[in-house]
Amino acid sequence: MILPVHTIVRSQLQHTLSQTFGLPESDQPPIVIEMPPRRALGDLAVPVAFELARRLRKAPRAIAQELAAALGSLDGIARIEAAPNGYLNFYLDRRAFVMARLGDAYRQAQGEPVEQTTVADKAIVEHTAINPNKAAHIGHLRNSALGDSMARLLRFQGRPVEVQNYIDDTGVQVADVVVGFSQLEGRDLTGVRALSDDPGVRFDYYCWDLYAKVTEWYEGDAERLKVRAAAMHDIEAGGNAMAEMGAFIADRIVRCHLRTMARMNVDYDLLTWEGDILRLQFWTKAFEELKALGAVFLQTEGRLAGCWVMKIEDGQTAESDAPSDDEFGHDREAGAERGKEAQAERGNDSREKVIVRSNGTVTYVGKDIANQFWKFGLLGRDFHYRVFDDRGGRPLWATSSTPTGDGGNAPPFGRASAVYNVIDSRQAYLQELLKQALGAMGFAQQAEASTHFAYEMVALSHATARELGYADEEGLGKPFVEVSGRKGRGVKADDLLDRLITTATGEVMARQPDLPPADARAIAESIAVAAVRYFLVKFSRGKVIAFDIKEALSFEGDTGPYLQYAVVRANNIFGKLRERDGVTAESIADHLDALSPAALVEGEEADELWGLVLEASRLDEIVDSAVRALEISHLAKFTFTLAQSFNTFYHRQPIMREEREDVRLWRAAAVAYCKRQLTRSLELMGCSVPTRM
RNA sequence: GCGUCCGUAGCUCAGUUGGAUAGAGCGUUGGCCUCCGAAGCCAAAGGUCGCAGGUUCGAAUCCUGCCGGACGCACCA
Repeated sequence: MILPVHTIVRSQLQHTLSQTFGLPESDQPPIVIEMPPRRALGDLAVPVAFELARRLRKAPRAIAQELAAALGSLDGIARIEAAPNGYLNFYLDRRAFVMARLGDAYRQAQGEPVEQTTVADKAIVEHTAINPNKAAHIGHLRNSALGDSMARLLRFQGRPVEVQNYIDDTGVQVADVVVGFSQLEGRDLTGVRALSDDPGVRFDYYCWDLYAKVTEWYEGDAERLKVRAAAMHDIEAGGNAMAEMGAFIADRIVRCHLRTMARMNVDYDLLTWEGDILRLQFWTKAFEELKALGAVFLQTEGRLAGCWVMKIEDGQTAESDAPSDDEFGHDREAGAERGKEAQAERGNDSREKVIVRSNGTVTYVGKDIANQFWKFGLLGRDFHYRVFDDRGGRPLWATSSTPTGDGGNAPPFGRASAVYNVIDSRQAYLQELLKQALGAMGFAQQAEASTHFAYEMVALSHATARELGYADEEGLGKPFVEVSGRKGRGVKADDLLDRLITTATGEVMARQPDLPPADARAIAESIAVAAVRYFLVKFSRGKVIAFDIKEALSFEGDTGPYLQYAVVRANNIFGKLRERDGVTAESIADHLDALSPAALVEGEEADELWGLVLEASRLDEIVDSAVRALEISHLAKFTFTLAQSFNTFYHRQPIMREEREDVRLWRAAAVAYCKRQLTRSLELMGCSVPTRM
């Protein structure tokens, strides 16, 4: 891990700037620490001299030289050099660095905590939230892969995390399937139950098709939409056959989703059911307070007469209000001025969002506001809780409208200090309203801590759409074909996983003919999951993924299996090393104590070896960057690049047949650390490492 | 019309809060398995970073305008 070194360098620089240069910390530019392009230039680089050149009326080079001299000797730093162009370059004490990292690895292997970075504040990550009326598809997987990784990254940083999955069991989509069963198929609850209990039927797949049929049925005659409205009304009211059927379908489909997600190594702490929010009247409570504060008011005229509405503040309020730490910024004033002008222009047509309809029912936004308030512990009410699934002794909790026998054992849910809602970017506008509602209620801090983790949708490439038999008449001009649950157009998550597993099993058996089929299958599952999950997080979140089956089925190049393969190779080295020399990855540090560090510090091979260790150490820095930017792709890219570096090293610097013991052991040490960091990175992306491939 | 996001190699994409010579994967071409596993490695070819201005010692990155594309702006969720 590299961040502790950053901390030392940064604080020493700040100290020196204030002591030697007379610049108080509040007056210093932010100290950026980067990585030089070539190892010969050092291990860490700081371009601060450029920033100071004008202020101090000196050449960057001269400033860098003075800084280098004034810094003196730093813990863990071998030497500091001022580059001719003005960079301040730091060379680490390689031996000390490696020994410390390996010590960490060893302690962690023993199950001891390495760093105590625990922050008390809990973060809630809400993701998945698939309508419980049909099978999960590839688009849903992107949400879950991103959300699950985000939770893992936060935990990596030492933050307590609660993962919630919001279940919209009272929405129009469940109602549609209820209509399908009752109107198109003439089934009652008993009939639906029989269907879902039939082992020959995949219930979520069945509903997938039924949902598409209902959509067609509506299109046949607009009058039929009244049937849907009636079903929705019944479901919200409760205590009738439609509501019972809806509840049954939602329960069964959620269990299907959980099974699918479990295959992907995606897990939750709590299922939040929208029906419970309604029945426990969370909204009523939030509504009272919003009314009292005037944040929501009754519109008496115009087309929205009779509705309770909230004013929409246009523009990017969240961003422009954020305090900038850019002391050297040039455009902040100008930017604020422009923002004001723009807002004045828009002032006239300020819009209103309906929160409570004129018929008295609450919109989705209203329910979501109440839920968001609850997440922060601001509602003054709580759910009851029930155990939804035993999961072999690790209970999965769900909300409940009524007290249950298990309720007393439930952990304290909600009351978080930060909330990440993983929802596709089409809902950015609604998510902005949530922040506004919090702000309007005087909870500025919580508004600031409400994060919309927005990502773009997954579409299908033309080739894949054709392969699946979808006529792409409407997508001809576009670069991709949109998926549509309504039309039943998309790639089901389980189908995709099954195909990947089949392909991977073939690959494994071709390479490992002696492997029992069950083992080959288990390995193939690990490979398949890595392939999908890596594919879904390697793109930055703002980019539409044009999903292509052929590309996703590929196991070569920038793919999950490539990463796994690198670790498998590294593990193989240690398998042989242990057998022949009794050296293990965990005990490698003990073998190094008495050795000369020449193989680590002298010559080109040493530079390459050291470069691998240094690169591997950046995992914590990358995780920070990923969390800050909400970009799991940063971690994906880091892992891939590290795997590439490892593969290069693997080919260039053999270990088993290296005869010089010190060289062999230092190389092994680099591999031990590298494979540990790769394994950790893969874990953060929800991927495991197979024993063989 | 307004707002948000996107535009980088033939294709798909990175580019870490403005920094040292713009990088990967796929595809193409050519090499490497008596040598820790070739799901790998090495090499070659491939670029007006959408366009035009501006700020800066320095811009793919920040600002303005334009062009092209996606999405959003419901008494749907």
